[in-house]
Amino acid sequence: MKTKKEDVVKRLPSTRRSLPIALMRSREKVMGPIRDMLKVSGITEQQWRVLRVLSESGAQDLTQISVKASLLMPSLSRIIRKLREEGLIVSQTNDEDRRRQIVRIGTKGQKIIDDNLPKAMKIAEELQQHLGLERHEQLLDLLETLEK
Amino acid sequence: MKTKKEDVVKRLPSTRRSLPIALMRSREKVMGPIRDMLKVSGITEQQWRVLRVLSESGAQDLTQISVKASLLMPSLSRIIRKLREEGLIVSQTNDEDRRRQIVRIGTKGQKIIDDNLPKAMKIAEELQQHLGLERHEQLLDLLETLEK
DNA sequence: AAATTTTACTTACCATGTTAACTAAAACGT
DNA sequence: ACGTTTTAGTTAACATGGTAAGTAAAATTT
Repeated sequence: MKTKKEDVVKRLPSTRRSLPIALMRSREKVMGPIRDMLKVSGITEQQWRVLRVLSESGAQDLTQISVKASLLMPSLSRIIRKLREEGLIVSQTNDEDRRRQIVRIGTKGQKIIDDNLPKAMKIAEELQQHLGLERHEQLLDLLETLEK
Repeated sequence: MKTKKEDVVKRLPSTRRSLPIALMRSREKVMGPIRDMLKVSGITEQQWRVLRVLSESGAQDLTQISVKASLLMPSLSRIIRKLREEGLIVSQTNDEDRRRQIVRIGTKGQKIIDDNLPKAMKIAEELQQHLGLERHEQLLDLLETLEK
């Protein structure tokens, strides 16, 4: 017998009550429908986030995008290259600071936003209804607490 | 002027109140200390999860591990190969069903668990205290609701 | 102004996430 | 038994996550 009951004083929470794992599983569940939606347009969840940031906040540099879209610079750097190759965005180096690359969304990229925004909103609403408005807010508040 | 106030009827939640993004950010925050801990032992968060499952639930096949560790089979397949190469686990094909591969943790793998378990527990406890027991439970409950 | 430090990326490397296709063995149907 | 379907796992291909190192330009120091 490897572990006697008397020996077991403390344990890590079982995976079902482990916060890191719970967060991961929840995120997968929540992202499922969104990924399905985006698959039709041939872009990934992260590329969608970048396009959304550009569409909502206008032209900006990579550092600003990385903060708003929660992407690390190395990932973002690749994503931007890909989106530019696909013709969804346009970028130009800033004249005042030639290290900076100012990116803006292109017509083709905006079309993807326009095509998917209604469905994305519907998915977000359904999720909110599934939880109920109150619990939805509560959940967001609790998650915000974790950030600090 | 691109968007007039009158035109804006509905919007996607801002990233700060977007559940998918909030879940992602929270997870990053929560995993930070755990990743730091594991870096010393030279294993990843996912490898740690696999070792934990094997340590807690004993020898089992890949399908069982994938459920408990929340890993997709292709990822798990690679992870198992790596762990076997590193000598942290041992595996043998099942005699009754030769498709199945039964994996168990090795001495070296168990040592990593033993070395890190106290610190992992401490991290989990601190996280729980940061939120407060009640809110911690509440958060887990809300996340569980999302699963269904 | 020249040297140093900081900033804004970029590249490289390795591991995982995700979907799809593939293999081999077991289970099923007739 | 034989063909079909299902199951368990692997492999492939592409994208991202994450850490570290590299590069070029701007800001600071001396």
